[in-house]
Amino acid sequence: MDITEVERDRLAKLEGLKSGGIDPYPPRQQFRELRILAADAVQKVAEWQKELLVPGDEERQKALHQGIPEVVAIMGRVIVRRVMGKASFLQLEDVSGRMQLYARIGEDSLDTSSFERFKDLDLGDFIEARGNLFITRTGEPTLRVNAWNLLSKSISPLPFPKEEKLTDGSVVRHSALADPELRYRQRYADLAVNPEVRQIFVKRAKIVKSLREFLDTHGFLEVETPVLQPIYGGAAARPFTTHHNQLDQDLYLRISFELYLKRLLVGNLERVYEIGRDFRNEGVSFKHNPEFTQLEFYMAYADFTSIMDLTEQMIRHAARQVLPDGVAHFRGHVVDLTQKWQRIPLREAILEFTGLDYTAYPDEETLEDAIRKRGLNANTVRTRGKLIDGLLGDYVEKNLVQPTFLYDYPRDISPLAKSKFGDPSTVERFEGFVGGIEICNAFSELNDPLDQEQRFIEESIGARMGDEEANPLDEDYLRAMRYGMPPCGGFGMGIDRLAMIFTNNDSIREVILFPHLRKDE
RNA sequence: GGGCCGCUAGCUCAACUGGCAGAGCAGUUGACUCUUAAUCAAUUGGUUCGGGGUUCGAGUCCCUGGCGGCUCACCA
Repeated sequence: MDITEVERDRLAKLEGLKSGGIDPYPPRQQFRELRILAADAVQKVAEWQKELLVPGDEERQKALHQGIPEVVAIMGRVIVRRVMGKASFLQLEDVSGRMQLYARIGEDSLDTSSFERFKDLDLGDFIEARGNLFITRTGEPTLRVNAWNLLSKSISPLPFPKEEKLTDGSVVRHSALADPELRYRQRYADLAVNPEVRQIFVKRAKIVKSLREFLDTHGFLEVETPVLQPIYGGAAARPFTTHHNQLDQDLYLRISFELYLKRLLVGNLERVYEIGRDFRNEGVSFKHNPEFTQLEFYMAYADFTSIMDLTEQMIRHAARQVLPDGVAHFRGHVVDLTQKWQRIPLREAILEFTGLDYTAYPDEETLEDAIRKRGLNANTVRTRGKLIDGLLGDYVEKNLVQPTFLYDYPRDISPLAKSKFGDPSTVERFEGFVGGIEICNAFSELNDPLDQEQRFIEESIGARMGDEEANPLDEDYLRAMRYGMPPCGGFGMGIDRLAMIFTNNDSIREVILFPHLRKDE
């Protein structure tokens, strides 16, 4: 591993500390009992300042400058250094926020040797500092340090930005770590120096928590089903393959949870959900990562319309938990997630944005012909359903900014959904769109084992015709269906995409901690 | 996979039609007892992504490889 000059200097400094009897990575903190979070300290100072009535400016100034007598400790990472001759300022960051430290040579602060070591700290070091809180002349809440310890020495320099506060209160960051490749490959450094990146993942965790909370209170049981599957299915996607050595068995990483979760409904678990990772061996893009987080739930005695209602409630719940006012700002749009969702039949949506009514073209050939005649893009893998899906993706999706459900989908791209009564080419299915991207997919689940078998057979014909995404026939799943599955609605949602919308990020990589990148050589 | 753009100091970026590789920040040294992009003075730091070529001379032009970003196709 190459070592930079800075690293060489820091390693030398480390040796110096050790030979001076200081452990640069001590096992314990001395001030643990006194610890308060930076944000709480700031709060404390603000309250104390408010309580301090105004007996006279001079006295008040003196009291402010002296500070709160109570002794507290702050632990965190050094992110700003402003070192002077006999007085110095550092800024410490912990999980809650930031706190300025002030130290000087003097009875109320540090002795000379402790102060010299304080000045010698580097950006990135972790320390604990004990003292009392006060307000500087410039009004900054500050801890006056009267004792401190190194907690962890930083060897490699982190690229901390400089932050400039403008007169209007906004903050300009100079020389921030911005190269996306570096940020993703060294996410730890990205997180360390870019607090707004940490906030994305705090928000993401809140989203997941709120969804879980919603489902738990609605009688759903959280379950875990196999990631390694002998037969994959439940979505139109190519799988990753792997191998079990001892059993000498080829296995697939799951592309969805669907077939296993529905087996559980056969087993009388009426409401189940799973939040976990799916793996799809497809292209990587701003909205696709090879592994992504999915929520699926299945609910007995429900159909796709009840799932629409529930989806609306669930997203509204998440929005209210995570976003102020439940309003998302995404790609310059203002999206109110507390409002009622629009519900439009797929046919009408495509008609509106392309002028083409696909119900007038009952088969693949006539539909493709009609699409080409209008100068629209025709999907390259041609089945009637895929052509329709293509129109949706190319012309409709980006226009669905406010929360919208499209419903009634073609049967041949929905092999696990129940047919619409009296319309064999259509199934009871909907997809949800927010901010111009699809976020969820749901249907009345097909529970007719004979129909299901027929669909699998159609799929396997598709597979033989070269459709690499066609699902293989799952005998065990059919056996489960033959025992009887209650009528139910099922739902799947990409958590990453929801996180994109909630955090106003255009790229899925921004909301995945360690997104997939090409190998680094 | 295709197209376009990019890769220069630890970080953010300059370097004209090919002509001495630079700045700010970080680092180092010194000054400074309330600073906040602290300031002031001095200073270190480079395989210009790798390999090959053209040329008196290449960060710059050509070929080739790597990685990234955007985009198109496929997909959630």
